[in-house]
Amino acid sequence: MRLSTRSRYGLKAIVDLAVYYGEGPVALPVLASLQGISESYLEQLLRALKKVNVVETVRGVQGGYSLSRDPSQITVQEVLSVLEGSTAVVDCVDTESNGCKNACTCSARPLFLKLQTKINDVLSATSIQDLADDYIQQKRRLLDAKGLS
Amino acid sequence: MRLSTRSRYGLKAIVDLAVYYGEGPVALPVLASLQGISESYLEQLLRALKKVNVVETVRGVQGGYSLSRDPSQITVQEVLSVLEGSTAVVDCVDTESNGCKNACTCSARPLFLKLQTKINDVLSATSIQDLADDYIQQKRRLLDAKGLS
DNA sequence: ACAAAACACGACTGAAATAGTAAACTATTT
DNA sequence: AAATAGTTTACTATTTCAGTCGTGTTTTGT
Repeated sequence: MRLSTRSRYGLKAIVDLAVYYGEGPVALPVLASLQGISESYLEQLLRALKKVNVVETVRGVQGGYSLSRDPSQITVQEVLSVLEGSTAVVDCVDTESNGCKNACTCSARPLFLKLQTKINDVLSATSIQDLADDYIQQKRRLLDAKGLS
Repeated sequence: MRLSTRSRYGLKAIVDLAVYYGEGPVALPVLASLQGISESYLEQLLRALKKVNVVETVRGVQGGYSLSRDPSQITVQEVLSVLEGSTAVVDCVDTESNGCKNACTCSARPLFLKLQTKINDVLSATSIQDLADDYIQQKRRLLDAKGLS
């Protein structure tokens, strides 16, 4: 049930990009240092997200990564599916794949279906914009608190 | 996000035990053959579930495994926590452990918290009895359908 | 008493996934 | 041309997963 670090780093990088959305590309070293991970590793994750058109890149000086679409048009579901391979808790409820032949006699399937539905609800109802908004607000609160003390 | 086979086999074995609840212990070879897995492997899973008092055992001839409590008093959450180690999607929202020091500045945390809440809702609201009931009903439907044809 | 049934425990293994690095590219701008 | 920055492939170490094996110990039927 655990989410890989791939997913965590990748998702957070996408939120970082959302914060700078509209201000031109952000260079890999900048993104990597925001999270304290190696450039090579993060690059690997962003590459996967580029393939499915979540991010786009500009090469050369002043180049970098940026979101391909408005952050409100990118769901967490989309990002995690790519990084995680699939967001299914068990293969037999994976809408992408072909299910399981014992499906109709599996005593746990009803549970898995319900669980998967709830998970997909959250993941597809949450956009990158949502996360970025929360994030910006939270940082503001922290700054305010510091200003008052 | 994937559930281990440990969890799937273990959970299904517990549902099997629920079906026989009140009729004395069920021997390991019987349980193992119900799912087509090795006795050694299933024994390992049941051992973990015995430690936390989900199943109890009787040794010797005519011995076997049975649920320690009424199936309505055992939640899926309880079973999966043991088999999976934890049902947390990320360490930082694991109620058992001590969280993450970057919690207040993590852009993905609000999402993880919401997701975890929904997952725990499902897992702790579902009892083994619920699964067993569905399972028995489903088998009945299959038999009826056969009878009519 | 003793053999058979049945659970108990720990060690072990092979394969796969995860996490991450390194190096040698190619493209773009100045 | 030089510097910047993304691209690609290959590689490796570690951990997790799935599963087996062997050797116990307990109980019961005869």
